[in-house]
Amino acid sequence: MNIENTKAQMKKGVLEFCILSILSKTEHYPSEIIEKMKEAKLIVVEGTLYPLLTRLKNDGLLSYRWEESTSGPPRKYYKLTPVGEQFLKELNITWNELVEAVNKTTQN
Amino acid sequence: MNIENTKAQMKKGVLEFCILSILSKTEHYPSEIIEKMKEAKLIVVEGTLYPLLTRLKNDGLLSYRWEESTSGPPRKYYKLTPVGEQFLKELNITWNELVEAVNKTTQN
DNA sequence: TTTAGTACCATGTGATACAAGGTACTAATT
DNA sequence: AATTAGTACCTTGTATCACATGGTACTAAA
Repeated sequence: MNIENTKAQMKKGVLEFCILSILSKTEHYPSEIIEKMKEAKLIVVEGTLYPLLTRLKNDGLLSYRWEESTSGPPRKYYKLTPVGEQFLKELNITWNELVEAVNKTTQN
Repeated sequence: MNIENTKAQMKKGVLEFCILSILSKTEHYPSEIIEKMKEAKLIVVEGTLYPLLTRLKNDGLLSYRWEESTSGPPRKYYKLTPVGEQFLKELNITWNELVEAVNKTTQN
């Protein structure tokens, strides 16, 4: 039992939410998402992100388009679908409820 | 893919934290913990809680004492050990960092 | 032609919440 | 006295998901 493990578990629950949030502003390809997450102090690795994006796409929350790159292989630019937008709205509510719930247990 | 699943994932990460928080105020036996969690809108079931408490005890974060009950079988009252107190302090920091990290990705 | 950098992807493992079912004790009902 | 209801503890099997690891393929520079 170490703090890192628990930390990882906490992060696990919000990854999906954060990634959808990032993609709601504007489209991104995976490396950009990893960079954005890193800026927010949420380290994600490729082996986590790629399957997650594929899952979200298969579930109709994301779509993507290929774009050629001048500095390497083509990139997959992901963005939210209308269904994804709606899902994200609900996740926002869920997140706020969770924060409040945790506050309740940690206070009083 | 449904919202409930994602909700469950979010909750998963904070269960340990919430339970330790609840036990930091005063000792409780499992049914009381379930009740406290329910009040905070965090539904936990026995099959989740018992193994978790056992794990936390085996890791030295919790201790317990038996107490006879006049209305059924004896109860296991759990409380935090000094190590558990320290661990909880760190989890508090971790949680606050996570909330801030999520805010970063959802804003700007 | 080789090397470095970038980008996409798949497989196996570990952690953990939950569903479902089981044992055992007390108290009230029949 | 026997049965039922309520309470409390516990175990096993399953599904989900992040991560470690390793692989393929494209471009550009050495």
